[in-house]
Amino acid sequence: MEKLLLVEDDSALVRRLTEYLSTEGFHCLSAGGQTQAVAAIDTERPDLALVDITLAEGNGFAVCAYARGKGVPVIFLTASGDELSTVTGLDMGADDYIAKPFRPKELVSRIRSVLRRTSGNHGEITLGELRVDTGKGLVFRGDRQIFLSALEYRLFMFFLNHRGQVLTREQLLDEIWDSAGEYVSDNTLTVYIKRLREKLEEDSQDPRLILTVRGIGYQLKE
Amino acid sequence: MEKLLLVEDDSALVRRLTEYLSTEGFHCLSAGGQTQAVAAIDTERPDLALVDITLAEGNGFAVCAYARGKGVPVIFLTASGDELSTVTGLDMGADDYIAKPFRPKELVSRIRSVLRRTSGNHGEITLGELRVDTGKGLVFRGDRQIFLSALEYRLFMFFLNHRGQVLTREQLLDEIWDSAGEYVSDNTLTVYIKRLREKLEEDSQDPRLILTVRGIGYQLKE
DNA sequence: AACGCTGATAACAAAATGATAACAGAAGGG
DNA sequence: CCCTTCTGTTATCATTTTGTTATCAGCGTT
Repeated sequence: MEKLLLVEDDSALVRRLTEYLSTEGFHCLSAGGQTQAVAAIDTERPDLALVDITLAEGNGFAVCAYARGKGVPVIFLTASGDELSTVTGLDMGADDYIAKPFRPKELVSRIRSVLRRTSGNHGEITLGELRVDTGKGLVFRGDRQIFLSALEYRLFMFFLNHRGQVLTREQLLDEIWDSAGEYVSDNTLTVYIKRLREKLEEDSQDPRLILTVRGIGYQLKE
Repeated sequence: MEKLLLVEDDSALVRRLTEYLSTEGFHCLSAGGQTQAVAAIDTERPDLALVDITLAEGNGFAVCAYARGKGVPVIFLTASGDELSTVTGLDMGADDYIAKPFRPKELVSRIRSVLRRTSGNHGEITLGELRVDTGKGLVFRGDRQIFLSALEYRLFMFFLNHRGQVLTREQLLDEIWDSAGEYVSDNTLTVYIKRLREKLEEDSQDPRLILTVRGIGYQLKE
């Protein structure tokens, strides 16, 4: 499980983020100021730091520089309209930034994106005879590579990050297709499930991996 | 059925939203100002509050803070371009926000998403040899999974949330079937009870789990 | 014991849901 | 520009769920 460090002094926000991010499968630490943040980067070696630039104690940029020095990727949290900060933030080497207010879903998507980009060969998930190299974005069955399209991969990753959980069709549509507020046909999901099954299942007629939960959605077998 | 509180002083909008949201299976209350809103949060305990920040009477942020204090999640309705408000809104602990004008479908999607996130009874209930993972939405007896249909699951969850309580047939029919104001035959409940017993009971002929309380209704044994 | 009431059961019809195949436009590479 | 792949749609089909009806069984009362 990826370890995130929240560098943020608004404790209410920290609490909510921690809660939400843990449901998304992350492990969260927090630091309220620069001193704590630096200590946490050293001792905890997080996979990613989320840094609020408007820290009361210390300076977000300094934290960012330190984290980068230690090879920890950074996403900046900025107050919206605070353009100077975002520019400087990216110049400082932040891997991404997100303006408040952000939708939690969007934050998660950015986090995953940065982790994918930076974590190199970090993770490898095995599921039966399937093997997923989350760093490189490759999927294998045995030693034969399986080629998934971008959306197929995204959908499959969402299942992987929620193994065992019954995911509603709505939730999946939201997650994979509703990023831009565009709505796609309900059947699109059905079709993608079929395509995934055809590529991933032993026998797509008799799915053992992605199970249908009628009236609700689908579930990736653990 | 989830109870939503609309805190909005544009009565035409309230009317349209109420109408639309009820077709989507929500129950709507409304409050035109801060005073009403606070009262409604106390007395009605809604599952979610939709708060317009540009209230004439009172202040949307105050309502939000109060709601959060009572554990009621909040979605902000903001006039578009009203950036300052949205920033402060999320800092205040709103769970999401949506800018006017919004598409009703998008609103519903946000509502569902927040409800999913917050109502996360990510717990596990054990009842004799039955085990229910309410987070994942799965039911097991021993280590064998039991597959319930959507309505069967809903009915069972209602029993679980009211363990030991004698529930009248009327109450159950209301809760599970009367979401759209459609009435179903009285016997429908009886049939569903039978189906649940067949799937959940050791011996459905001799129910130990879901007991019949003759003349009144049913009761889930604790 | 006979009746009436309530709930149980079985069998059935209808509606909803998901699976599938075939297709068309979009995007991208050469 | 052509070709391929990706993406999303429509139409059709199969299955399961859902709700009804009809009949049956048990209990309490008279």
